[in-house]
Amino acid sequence: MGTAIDHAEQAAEATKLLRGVGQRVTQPRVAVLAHILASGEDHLSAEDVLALVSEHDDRVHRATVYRTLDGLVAAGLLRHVHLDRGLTAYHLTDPPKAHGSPHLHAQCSGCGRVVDLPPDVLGDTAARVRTASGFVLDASHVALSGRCADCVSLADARTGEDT
Amino acid sequence: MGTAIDHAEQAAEATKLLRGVGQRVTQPRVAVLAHILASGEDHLSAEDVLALVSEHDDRVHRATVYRTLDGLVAAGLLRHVHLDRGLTAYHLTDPPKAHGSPHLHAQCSGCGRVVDLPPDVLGDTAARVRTASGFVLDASHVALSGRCADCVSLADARTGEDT
DNA sequence: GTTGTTGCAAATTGTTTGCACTGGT
DNA sequence: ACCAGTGCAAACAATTTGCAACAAC
Repeated sequence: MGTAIDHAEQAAEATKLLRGVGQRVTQPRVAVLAHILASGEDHLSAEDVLALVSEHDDRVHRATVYRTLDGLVAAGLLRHVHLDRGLTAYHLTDPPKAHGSPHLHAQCSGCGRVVDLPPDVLGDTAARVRTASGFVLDASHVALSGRCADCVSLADARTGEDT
Repeated sequence: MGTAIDHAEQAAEATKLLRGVGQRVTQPRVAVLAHILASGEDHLSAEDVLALVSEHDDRVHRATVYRTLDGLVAAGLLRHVHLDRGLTAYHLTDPPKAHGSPHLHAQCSGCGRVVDLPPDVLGDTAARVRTASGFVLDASHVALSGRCADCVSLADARTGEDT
C-alpha cells in the first residue's frame, strides 16, 4: 500500500475539512485528522491516534493529540464514545461505511472489540426511559456492553470474570 | 440519627452476609459492607465508600476498599456498573428498593446523577442486537447516557458541552 | 503582530500491585 | 499455626493543566 501517496491525499482532505469548519490548519491537526481518515479503523483511542501520528512524525505531543481530538469533536468532525473501563474512542462523524451518524456501539466485555449498531436497535426504548425517569437518552454516547459470539462460546466453559 | 446503634445493626447484618457467602469476616469487610447497607445511596464509587468508612475508622486503606469491593462483587453480594467517564459504581445485588436485580442504569451527562431503570425498558433490543451483530447484550453492566429533565431545561438555553 | 496553538513537564484521578506483616479460623 | 487478608508505598493508565516558546492568519 502506497502509504506516502495515500497520506498526501488524506492530508489534503484533512486540510479541506479543517478549513471547512473554520479551524486553523496546523501541523498536528492535519496529521491527526489525516491518520484517522487513512486508518481503516473506525474506533481509535487517543493513544491509538498518537501511535499512528508518531510513526510519521514524533514531534507531535501526546497532550496535543488529546487537545486536537477534543477540538475536532467540538468542530463536529469527530464524535467520541465512552467504552467500558473508561476508555474514550473517537470516530468520524460522517464515516464512509457505518450505519449513519447517530449510530450506536457495543463493546465485548471479553475481548474489547467494538461494533457499530444501526441507530434503531433500541426501538422505543428512548420513549420508555423518558416515561420511567424523565431522562432524554443519548445512547450513542456510551457503548453498550455485551459478549461477542466468539467470547460467548468461550464463556460457556469458563463461566467468567466481568469487566 | 442514631448512627452508633444503626451501625451496630448494619455491622451484624454485614457479618451475617459475609458468613452466608463463606467469606472471612474481617474488620474492613464488615466496615465496607455495613456502610453500604447504612448509606441511603445506592450507587457508590470506591472513593465514596472509602470516605464513608474512613469517617468511623481511618485505618482502612484505600487499596483494601478496592479489593474488598471486588471480593463482594465476586461473592455476589454487590454488583458494579460502569458510568460515563470510566467511574465504577457499586450497589447491593439485592437492594431494598430497586427494580429487581438485573435492572439498568442511566446517568445524566450533565449533572452525573444515576437513576435505576426497570429491566424491561430495552424491550426486544437484545434480540435485535444479537441479530445485527451476534452480541449478547449485558445492558446492566454499563449505564446508559442521557440528560435528566433538569439538565435538559438548562441545555435549552446553553446548547452545551458533552461529557 | 496578535492571538491561537503547541511542547514540555508536572499534576490529577481512579485503580492496581508487590511485599512484608497481621489477624481470622 | 497457617494462609488469606491488610497496610503501605509505589506503579499505572488515561487524561489535564500552567506556562513559555511558536506558528497561523
